[in-house]
Formats: sequence, structure tokens, C-alpha cells
Amino acid sequence: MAQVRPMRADARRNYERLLKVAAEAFAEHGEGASLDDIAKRAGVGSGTLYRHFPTRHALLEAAYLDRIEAIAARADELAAELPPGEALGEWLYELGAGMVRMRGLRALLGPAVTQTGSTVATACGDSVKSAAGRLVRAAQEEGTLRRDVEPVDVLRLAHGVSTAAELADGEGEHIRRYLTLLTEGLRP
Amino acid sequence: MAQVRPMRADARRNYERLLKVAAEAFAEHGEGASLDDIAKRAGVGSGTLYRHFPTRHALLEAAYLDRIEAIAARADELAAELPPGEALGEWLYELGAGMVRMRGLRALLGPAVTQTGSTVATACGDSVKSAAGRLVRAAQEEGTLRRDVEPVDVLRLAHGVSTAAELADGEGEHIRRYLTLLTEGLRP
DNA sequence: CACGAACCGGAGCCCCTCTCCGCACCTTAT
DNA sequence: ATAAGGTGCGGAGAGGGGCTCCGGTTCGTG
Repeated sequence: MAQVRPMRADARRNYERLLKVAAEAFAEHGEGASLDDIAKRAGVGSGTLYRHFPTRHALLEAAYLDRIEAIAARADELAAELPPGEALGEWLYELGAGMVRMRGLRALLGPAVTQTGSTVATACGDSVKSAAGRLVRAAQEEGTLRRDVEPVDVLRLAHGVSTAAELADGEGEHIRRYLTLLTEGLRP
Repeated sequence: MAQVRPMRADARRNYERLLKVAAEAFAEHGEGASLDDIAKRAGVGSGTLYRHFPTRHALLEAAYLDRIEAIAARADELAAELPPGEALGEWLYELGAGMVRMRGLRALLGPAVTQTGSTVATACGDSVKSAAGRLVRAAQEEGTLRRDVEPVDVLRLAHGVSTAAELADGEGEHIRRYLTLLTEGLRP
């Protein structure tokens, strides 16, 4: 994976700047942010952008890779601090809030994480999936989560809740509320 | 609202064809379907399309108006046939399945139905909102729905569930399952 | 310092959106 | 039926974004 030969200094510089600018642009304008505009804001030509990142998706993935790994790592932190059920709930909240705050993140994680037989199963999708898997299994052992749900179902529903919360425009408030409704059910 | 003078025959013909073709295109390609392509498939110039429907949103709304009214009417049918709780559940299922089948419908209903202080509160959004309101109130009277949810919350969550189900690519199966999880809650 | 390779960047092509206006067709009155 | 008028048609074209290609520049190395 790592280049056999280290990147040239100017190439590396441009690569880093593109990632930084892209993360901002995708957070602000969502998946559809203008790529030429990202290149311009990073001070490079569009050719440079497309050489480093052949597709829009490649750029999106690279721009959010660190945050996705942080999310996956956060799962283990929470698992160590809280009982399994609460750890899962809190993790889903942080995941959902992140997807509302960084709009491109939801566009990226949606397909990457929730499609089962995906031909383009991305590495970042896998790490989130396995993190979710650990929390889900633990909560099921503990008896605070139904046994008939798979990790992928939980991730899809988190995605849906984050979509619902964004419709309400609200920041964290609605996410928390809708996650509670999902957890407890709509019945009294 | 109705034209004081009836539309010219050719205008009316083009208008109808555009609606028909647009509904197909939006169902297939989602909100972002190519407008020039719709015009071409309807056998008219793009100027004609933009005169009848100044914005993409206007066309989307007009294309699905009849279906939205059918959905609203269906609420009363179900309310007459089933106990309130079941009527709400079945209605949400049909609504969600419709949004998966006709992808443009979700893009239209999302903002129209779920934004509270919307400045562009559309007429079709209102009819769905009031239909949901009747079902929700009835179910709360009956005691099968939490009293701390508003109709708009239920609609947003239905939207989210439909998004979640589409990620699973499945047709009706996943919608039904995820609605059940939402109703009963994730706890055992 | 000089050479070759790696990398840059923007000109250019294609597709989509949306506007504008000369022309064709429909309606209505005679 | 026919002519007058005005309504509606349609496609050319401007504007903008996505993506490619290749001449020129910059970097690393002997």
C-alpha cells in the first residue's frame, strides 16, 4: 500500500492541502461539492486533484479516513467505560452527530457500511462495521439489545436517524431524541 | 388558481406528457434526473419545459401531486378499516414503500413535510402532514402511541426508515422490518 | 551541476442547466 | 371558411462543472 518510493516533496504538500480543503468543502456542501473549486482553493490545478484522486469517491474517502478511524477507535473507548447497552447508545449518538455535522461523511458511510455484498467494500467501511459488530454483540450478551438485529441493521438505522434529524435542521438535540425513540420504541 | 382562460390544446398536451415522463424519470434517477432529457423524451424543447415548470422543484411537485393526494386519502381509508395503531403502522409502511419505489418522492416529501417553519410550505406537504396528524392523534387516544411525539416526528422517522431500507436495496421487506423495530424498540 | 523522472496546471471537450426570441400554431370573430 | 391576433413552441447559445491530456516545470540524485 505505502509507496515503495516516498512521494516527492511538492506532491506530498499538494496531497495534504487537498485533503484539508476537501474535508471542509464536503462538510459544508455535502457529497456534491465542486471539485474544481476544491482544487482552486487548495491552490493547485484540477489535473493535480484528479491524479491524486481519480474519482470523487476516492477523495471523499481519503478526506474522512482519519475521522472514520477515530470513530471506530471511539467504540473501544466507550466499551471500556460504560455498560454495553449504554456504550452502543452513546457511540451511535456520536456517529449520528458526526454525520450531521460533516455532511459528506454520511454520503460516504452510507453505502460503504451498509451494503452487504458490496463489490467496492472499502477499508474504512470495514473498520466501522467491525466496531459496530463488537458493540452489538456485547449488548446482546448483556440482554439490552434484541437478538434479531445484525450490526448492519443498526448502522442502517443510525444512518436513517441521522437523516431524520437533519430534516429537523437541529444539531445534537434531535439526534438524541430520535435515537431514544428508536431504542425504546414508539409504543408507550 | 385555475387559469381564467383554458390552456391552449397543444399546451395542455405538452404539459401532460411532461408530467408523465417526469414521474418516470424522477422515479428512476431520483431528484437529479436530467431535465433536458425529460424534455427530449416528452418530444418538446427545453424551453417548453422551463415555461411550464420554472424550477426543478416545481416539476417534481407537479409530477407527484396525484400520488401524494392518494397517499393522504389512503390515511382515511385505513383509519376506517383498522384500529388506530394498526392504521398508522400500515400507512407508514405504504408511505415508506412509495418513497423507495419512487425515489424522487422522498426528495420531495422530505423537506416539504418535515420542516416546521418552512417558508416554502407546499400544499402537498400540508395534506400529508394533516393526514399524519389525524392518524397520530387517534393512535395516541387509543394508547398505542407515545404521547410525546408529534406528527412531524413520525414523518421524519418514516423518512429515515425509508432511507435505511433503501441502503439495504431491498424492496418492501426491509421497510416492514425496520418499521417494526422502530415501533417496538431495539430493546428485547 | 546536470540529467531524467516525477509532477504540475490549465486549456479544452463534453454534458447539463436555463434564457431568449423569431416563428408556428391555435383560437376566435367575422 | 378565413384572416387576425396572440399564445405557446423550440432550439441555439451562454454559463458552469466534471474530467482528460500533454507541454513545461520542479525535484531528487549521481
